Amino acid sequence: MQQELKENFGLLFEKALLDEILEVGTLKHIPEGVVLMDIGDYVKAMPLLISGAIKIVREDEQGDELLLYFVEKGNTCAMTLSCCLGETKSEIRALTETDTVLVMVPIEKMETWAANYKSWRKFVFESYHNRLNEMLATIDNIAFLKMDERLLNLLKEKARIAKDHRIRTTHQEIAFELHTSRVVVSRLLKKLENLKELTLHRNYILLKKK
Amino acid sequence: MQQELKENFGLLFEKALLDEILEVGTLKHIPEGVVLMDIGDYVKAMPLLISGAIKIVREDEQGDELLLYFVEKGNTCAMTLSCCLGETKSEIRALTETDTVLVMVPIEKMETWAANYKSWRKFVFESYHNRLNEMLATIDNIAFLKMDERLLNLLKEKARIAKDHRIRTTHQEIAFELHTSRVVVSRLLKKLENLKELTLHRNYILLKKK
DNA sequence: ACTGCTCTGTAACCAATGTTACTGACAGCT
DNA sequence: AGCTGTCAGTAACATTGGTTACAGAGCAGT
Repeated sequence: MQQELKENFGLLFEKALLDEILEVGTLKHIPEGVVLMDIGDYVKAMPLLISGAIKIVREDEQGDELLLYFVEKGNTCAMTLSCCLGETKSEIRALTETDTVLVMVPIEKMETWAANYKSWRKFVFESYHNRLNEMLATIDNIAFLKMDERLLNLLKEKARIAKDHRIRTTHQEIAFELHTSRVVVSRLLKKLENLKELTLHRNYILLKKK
Repeated sequence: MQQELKENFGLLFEKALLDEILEVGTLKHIPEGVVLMDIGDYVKAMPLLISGAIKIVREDEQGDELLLYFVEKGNTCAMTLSCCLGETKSEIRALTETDTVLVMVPIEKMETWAANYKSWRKFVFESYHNRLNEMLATIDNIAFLKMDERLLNLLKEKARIAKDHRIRTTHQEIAFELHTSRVVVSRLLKKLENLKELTLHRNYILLKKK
């Protein structure tokens, strides 16, 4: 665990803090598609991402879904932070988008670390900053872009995160993430294929590099 | 200023911190419709709201607008916070929705206060928490609701904030805030009037109490 | 009263997205 | 090969929201 922590958080945290994290943190390997936290859950630990990506999803009362953003290595989920500190229920669902390695830190430490380590405060504030900006980007996408642009953005993001232009997914999954219907996704994907942005296959989409 | 601070932040902050705020903060009265911060600005001071409300607005490259949320008394703008700490440019515009009283605090103090005062840390974290939740609510509105529901929600929010069922605004203004066109707003308002949710007048809308 | 400005109402039309329904393609299994 | 379930393609249609264009209402200034 020491190795992984140092590589990803060594530049962020001072030595003493890294030691404390090593002491109380637990390293976990989690496969793709596992729900780490669901809506209504109380949060007891905070994840520090070593590798992989976590997908953060919102759901309304009717069960309609919407992808908010992805969390990547060197980051943490500020929503979780937020829930920890407020001791409120989670408003969102977090699940692994790819295979993921992370260190879980019990939330009791958060307040003492915030008091004692400047680097921890910086990290927490930066996480919030990043998350707010991700939320802004999400709002921009939903409010200002048409569905075909949102679709293309999502595919590019997925390719970047998985480091693979071959995106393994179904039209239905994408439809959930964009909060639209499968038929609409199929229609727009076909349009994008005609525009030579990608090629369609069963269970995967091949994004053109450009 | 002491009076105002105590009333709105007295329960939040410990005595020593209140004293420090009194020392470096400046009290300001600002009329409705003033831009406090614009997109691209660097932020040098943080506002603590005593009374009134601030409207936070997003704009894309084409100049299309969208209302994000309102900040009310006892709160601060976490976006501003976020910008202060990151020393990045503002991504949003903040303007007074009503006449507003606030205390401006220079950002240099933020880091020392975060180190020395538990109540300040709590306040900052709670602000972030609130802002993230506002953003979530905004996303819910945009993503899951139809325009007529968004319109009605906006009107209710405006009435609540101004403490007045008589909402002084034009259809064009509402159109900007919801990122739609004036014609659409007029159309939907007329529909809501027929449904007895409100009555329409020149330069104001009277929302039914219920 | 006349002028000019802003705000609102409305019609007619268009574009984007959502819905329903049906079809065939493909993969896994026996 | 034949069966079954999932996935993708497509048509036809409905709804929502966006656009253009124009007319009239209200208000202020002269």
